[in-house]
Amino acid sequence: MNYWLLKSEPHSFSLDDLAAAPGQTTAWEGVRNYQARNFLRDGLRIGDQAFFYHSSIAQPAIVGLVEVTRAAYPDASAFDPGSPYYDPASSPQAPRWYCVDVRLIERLRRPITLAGLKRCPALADFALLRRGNRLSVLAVSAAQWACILDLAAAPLA
DNA sequence: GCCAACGTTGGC
DNA sequence: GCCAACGTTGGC
Repeated sequence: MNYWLLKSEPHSFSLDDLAAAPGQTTAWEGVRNYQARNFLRDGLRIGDQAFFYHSSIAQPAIVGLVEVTRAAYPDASAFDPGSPYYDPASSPQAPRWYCVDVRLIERLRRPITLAGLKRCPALADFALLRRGNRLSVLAVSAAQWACILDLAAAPLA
């Protein structure tokens, strides 16, 4: 099993939205970056787990855990002229963009803030913390995953 | 709102 | 294939 981190701006899709979705499951659609697309298409497999990360807010943070319940399939939002994710260069015959389905595993009792992640020396190499990082789907090593879960379980300092 | 970082586009 | 211009992301 592999581990990932999925970013979302809560203004457009939040953990609450996922919790309210049928089956607490959603298609992770709208990714329009090739590197992130490649992770979605080739990396994420059924059973993989991911952190759900809220970006572009006052306190960016990991807020939940999700599980991949369906591996890559064409992102239909790219075919919909009414969608903000519409891409006329993608077609059902030759899809350019892919999505996966994810299901909520659990909401963290206490979000792990970006500031908290930065305070952890073991996460110095974590891609999320790299300067200028903008990838919305990124890989998390098993060691990083465990370290972050420890942060989530640690008593308040 | 600002700005650094990065990806994409398009002229040449 | 280079590279400047532009758009987007995302923390602050």
